[in-house]
Amino acid sequence: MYEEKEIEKKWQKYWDEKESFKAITGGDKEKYYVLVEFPYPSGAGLHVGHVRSYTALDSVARMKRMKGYNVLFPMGWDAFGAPAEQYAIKNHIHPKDAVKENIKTFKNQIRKLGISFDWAREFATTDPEYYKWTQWQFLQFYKHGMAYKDKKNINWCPKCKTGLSNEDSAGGVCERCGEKVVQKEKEQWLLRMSDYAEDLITGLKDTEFADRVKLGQINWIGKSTGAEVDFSIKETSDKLTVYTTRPDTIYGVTFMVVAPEHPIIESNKVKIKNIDEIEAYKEKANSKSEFERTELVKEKTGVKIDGLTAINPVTGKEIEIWTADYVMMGYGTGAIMAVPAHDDRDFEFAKKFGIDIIPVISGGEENKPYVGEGEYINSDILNGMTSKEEAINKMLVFLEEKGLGKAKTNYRLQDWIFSRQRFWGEPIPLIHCEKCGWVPVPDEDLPVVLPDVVNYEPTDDGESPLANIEKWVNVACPKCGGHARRETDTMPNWAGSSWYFLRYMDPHNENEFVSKEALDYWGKVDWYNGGMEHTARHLLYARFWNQFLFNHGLVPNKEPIDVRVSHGMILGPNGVKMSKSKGNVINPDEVVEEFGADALRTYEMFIGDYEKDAAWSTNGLKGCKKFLDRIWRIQEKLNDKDGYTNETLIHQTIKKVSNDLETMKYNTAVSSLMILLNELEKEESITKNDLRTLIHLLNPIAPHITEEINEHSNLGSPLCESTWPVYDENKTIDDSYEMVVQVNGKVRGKMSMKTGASKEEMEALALENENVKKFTEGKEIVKVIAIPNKLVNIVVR
RNA sequence: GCUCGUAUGGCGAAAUUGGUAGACGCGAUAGACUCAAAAUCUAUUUUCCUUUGGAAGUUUCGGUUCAAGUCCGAAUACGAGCACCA
Repeated sequence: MYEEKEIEKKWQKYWDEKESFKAITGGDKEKYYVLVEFPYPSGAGLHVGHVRSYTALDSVARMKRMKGYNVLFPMGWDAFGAPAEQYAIKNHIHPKDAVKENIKTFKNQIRKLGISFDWAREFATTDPEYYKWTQWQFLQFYKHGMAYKDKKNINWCPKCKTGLSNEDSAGGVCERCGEKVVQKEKEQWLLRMSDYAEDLITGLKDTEFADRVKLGQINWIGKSTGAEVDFSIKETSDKLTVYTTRPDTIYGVTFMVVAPEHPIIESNKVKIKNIDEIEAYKEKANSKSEFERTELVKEKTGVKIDGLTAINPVTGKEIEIWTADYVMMGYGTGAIMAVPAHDDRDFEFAKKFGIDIIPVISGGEENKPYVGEGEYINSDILNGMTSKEEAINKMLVFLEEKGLGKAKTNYRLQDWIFSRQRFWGEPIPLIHCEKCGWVPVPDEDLPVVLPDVVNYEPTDDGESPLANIEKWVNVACPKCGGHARRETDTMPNWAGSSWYFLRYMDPHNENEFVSKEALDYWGKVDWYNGGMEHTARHLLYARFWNQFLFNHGLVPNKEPIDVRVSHGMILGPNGVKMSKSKGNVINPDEVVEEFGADALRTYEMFIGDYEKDAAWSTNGLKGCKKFLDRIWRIQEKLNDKDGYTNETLIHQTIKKVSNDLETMKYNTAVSSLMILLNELEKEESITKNDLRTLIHLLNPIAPHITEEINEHSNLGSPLCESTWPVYDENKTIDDSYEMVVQVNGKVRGKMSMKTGASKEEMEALALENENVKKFTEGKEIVKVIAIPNKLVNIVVR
């Protein structure tokens, strides 16, 4: 038998020394860019889930190389982020040292799996040589007016004194300390991502993303079409503009609601009689977490604004204005016209506060808002209409003619909050000068490197810990030379991962973020794999970033990625997500140690549908190990004959495996190889060609053992240096087949038939079948349907 | 609430896209080898009818079709994403 640890080490060394997987920019070969999301190198080490996607893409990369493509299959590290920072705070070591350690562990683990990454292109987002260009690109955003600073409500943990992302404050509590998260207004850098909302939708046409991925993107962008309508206010000249998708229900408006932060409150302070009450309400709303404000609180709250009255622009009727936290400042205009008869939330609010409910579309029931279609009533110019679409259009025309409103498209997608008050991120390369305002750090001074310090905790007022490092913060203004201070916010974790796939094309370039030559040669990522959890945000950020670069002539393609797929999770043996606390974590190192990397790889490919979650099964793994052992043993059956023992099956298998690897059907690729092995085992002896083809087809999935068998049995040049087997379509067809005979759709007989027989021949043979006769005797044959090379169905009455 | 998926043996799953349901693997049962065990090999393994053979069967109900796991309509369950988005 074989010793898997030895042969794995041996072939990993061989590939290293021969630089078998090195990608060279340029040349005659067709390029193919395979990318798997780079990991965050956590202290926990590699997960068996990583093994699944890395092996899947590795098998594609390996096959493509053997098919003659110039394959780029790189790997790197997404190493900025909170966990490394927390670790550093606790242990008083520099996060860069913690990251270095973790990368080392991860890399060792991946290398032991035999994934064919081109390690010459490796980098981490935390390398100053890399984040220099992240900063440079941020400055491109800034210089093109795409970055701006603004006050924003952010999730705030009063205990940790830091801003938190939505992910870090899930459930309304701080992920780290469990403290209740509140809203706090803070100055933040933002990128004008909402300007790209429409382009990010239309751009999807130029991609081959999986449907579920495209849908995820579209939902996240959240396009809605409607209208903005101006309501005048009786007591002032201010107008209250609302956004609505249902201008056709305007006759049913019985009150208005503005967000607690709406500027109309501030600007009419003196006219509002209950201003104290309203400000108290705003205070209370702000102290609620986003979570409480949206998910927990079912009960509507609000305060009537005493002293302001709106006028319905179509009816001239006076209506009350309320403020309530169910209206968000961040969406639309921060104000709504409430139509309680036809909107759930407005209905609930009106019920609670005893406001009139006027139905304008018939068909509803008592005590229930009606959202369906029906005949318009109480609606003056719309009365009698029955089509929602037509009514909306008519009202839009009416509003536009009178100058009361206009059609408007809104997007849920907002500008990208690009600041973090954290140490472990790319410093935002801007300097604030008292005289010149914000001044970009000159290109020649990039990167702005993170200083070496001992304390990584945020300051009391929530500024980044960088703000405390006076030596670093105080600089001369690059413009006037006067006193100036560095921006102390850092970039979010998503920054570095928004363009890393470009850097892989030319990772060591010191003069540009990527050379034009490399960009033109490698073009788009042909196949990008990542977790479903990243399909909304990371993918959208990366596409936005790239579209911006494209619009300013910095990259050749508007869309950076062609195919995007995502793998399912590997769950614990008990069918739930692996976690330390549940004690169901499978450590890939231990599996490799006991069964070998090839068995682990083969098993994870065989486990099931690649896009679906799958539970770990050690017995399933053992089955795959057994399969590899049987292949090793079949070497004993080799004879000296030429050709194939079962040529048809060989060609069928080449076809099946080639197609399956191109379409992510890894499980059936493995099973077809198991079928081939089962058949070969039945033979007295097999040829070298038989075995060579079997291991060649298995090589992308189990690269070590197949190379070893190839060498051990002298089957030819190393597989990684050989050309992928080709099949002949004609040779995949058997001479004969088992023809199925049905009577009234039920199988009544099976008979051998020569391939390509005519319908007449099939029918004739079918009617001769003894068992079939039993079911046709004494009955009228109505129809006979013959499907060539398949079956005959006899319809009787 | 909205959007989108998924539902097939004891288990993980296949099914040429409308044409033999359950390939392949796990598990199980029986047997061979062995003093014994492990490993390995052989056979059986959707259910029921003790039978060459037949009946039922892909969550449920209905439909289209010579033919439905696959297409259409409805229901149920589970999963994912978004969510007071006006």
